[in-house]
Amino acid sequence: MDQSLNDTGWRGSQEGWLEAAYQSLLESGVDSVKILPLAKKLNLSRTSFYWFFKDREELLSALVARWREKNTGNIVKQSEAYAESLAEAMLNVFDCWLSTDLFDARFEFAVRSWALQSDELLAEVHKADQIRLEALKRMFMRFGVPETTSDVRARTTYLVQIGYISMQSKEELAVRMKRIPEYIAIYTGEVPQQRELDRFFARHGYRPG
Amino acid sequence: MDQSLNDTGWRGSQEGWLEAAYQSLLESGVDSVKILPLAKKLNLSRTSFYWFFKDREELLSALVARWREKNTGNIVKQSEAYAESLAEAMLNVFDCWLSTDLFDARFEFAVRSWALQSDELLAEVHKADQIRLEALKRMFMRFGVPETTSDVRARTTYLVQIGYISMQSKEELAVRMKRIPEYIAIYTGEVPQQRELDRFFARHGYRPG
DNA sequence: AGCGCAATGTACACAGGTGTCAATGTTGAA
DNA sequence: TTCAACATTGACACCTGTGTACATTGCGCT
Repeated sequence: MDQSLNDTGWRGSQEGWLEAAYQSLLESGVDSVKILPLAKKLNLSRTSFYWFFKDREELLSALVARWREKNTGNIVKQSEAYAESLAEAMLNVFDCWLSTDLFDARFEFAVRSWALQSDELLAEVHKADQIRLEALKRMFMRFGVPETTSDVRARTTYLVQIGYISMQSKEELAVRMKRIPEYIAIYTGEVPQQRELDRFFARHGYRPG
Repeated sequence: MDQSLNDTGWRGSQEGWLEAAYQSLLESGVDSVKILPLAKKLNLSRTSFYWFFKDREELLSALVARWREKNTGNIVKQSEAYAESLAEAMLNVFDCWLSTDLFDARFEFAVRSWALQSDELLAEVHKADQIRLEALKRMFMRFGVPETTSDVRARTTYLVQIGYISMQSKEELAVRMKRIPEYIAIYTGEVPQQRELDRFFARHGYRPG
């Protein structure tokens, strides 16, 4: 295993355990985030965990914090980014769905599944949904779409993505890119300009054809 | 507790354990489906479980079978139902999202979350998604929508619903009903007739206003 | 009444998880 | 070189869950 996080000379670290927990969460859900298995993966004694975290609860909280910071900021940011047309604005939002840096879909799904067994977390997830939906709605309204329509279109945009995440399907970039213009047309009611699409494709290292 | 499933005179039964497992799955995910807690809920000795099921695995398989039978049939059926317009056809599909008899959303979400920790189940879920998406696509094409557009619109329709399920939000029927006409407009590109909406509302015991 | 079997219960062995403790190793700085 | 902070470990006590072997209860039938 690599020791990249290791500038202290020690084998373990708070970050190390957290990263391992994150991996395990994404692969098999919260209930797989257990100290004993993580210790095995890290080649550490189980008990050394307790030097960095009070208990398992604290590790799980750190995981939630990580999710909150990563995913609930960027959608808002992208929906507020500068754009000349609604279609272009929509493409800015689509950046999230295509870049793991902006939005971690697997993480998102794992947290939502986790929320099934924790009312506290469920409340957090609901808050996140609300914030994101409101940001998207504002985006539509900025371009003169009436309120009710903005609301439903924001929902459509967001829910399709959450749905896509929940399908856990792994598709080729090309397959997904081909559908983009149609999606934009459905969500915004306007067809994107070719130069807008080209700019979008280029951002994501995709060459049509 | 009620003994409604009890025509044998005995307290337990295959159905009883399965029902308890189902409840537990919906409320807190697979990992909460454990024999000991279920026994407590049923006021039965833990070990009497093994009279009805070989082991825990068998119980979980029964749960999956239940899901398959309930959810993956009705979407197809509704998307193939008779309709005079695309909007009406779409409303037929919407019946699923509003009637627990046709589509069990909480069950669906619980199974999808479960699929995170089981590749075997994930494959089943993917197959279900494919079947449902194809049925919806055929519906669009039946009304003359071109293939690519049909594909994306089918996805939009389906994914919004899966997304909605994943949000686990509990909204008033009235709130949801208000959005229906807008959704139909987005998905189909055509505005539903008032009489079509009225028929739909009536089916679901909803009176606008 | 009593036999048989469906249904339940008790006792045991075991696996894997948690968290505490006291003991030990490792490192950089005084 | 010694000290203290940082990091790791094994042993212990405990809890929750699984599955098996065997005993026991209670219903239905003759």
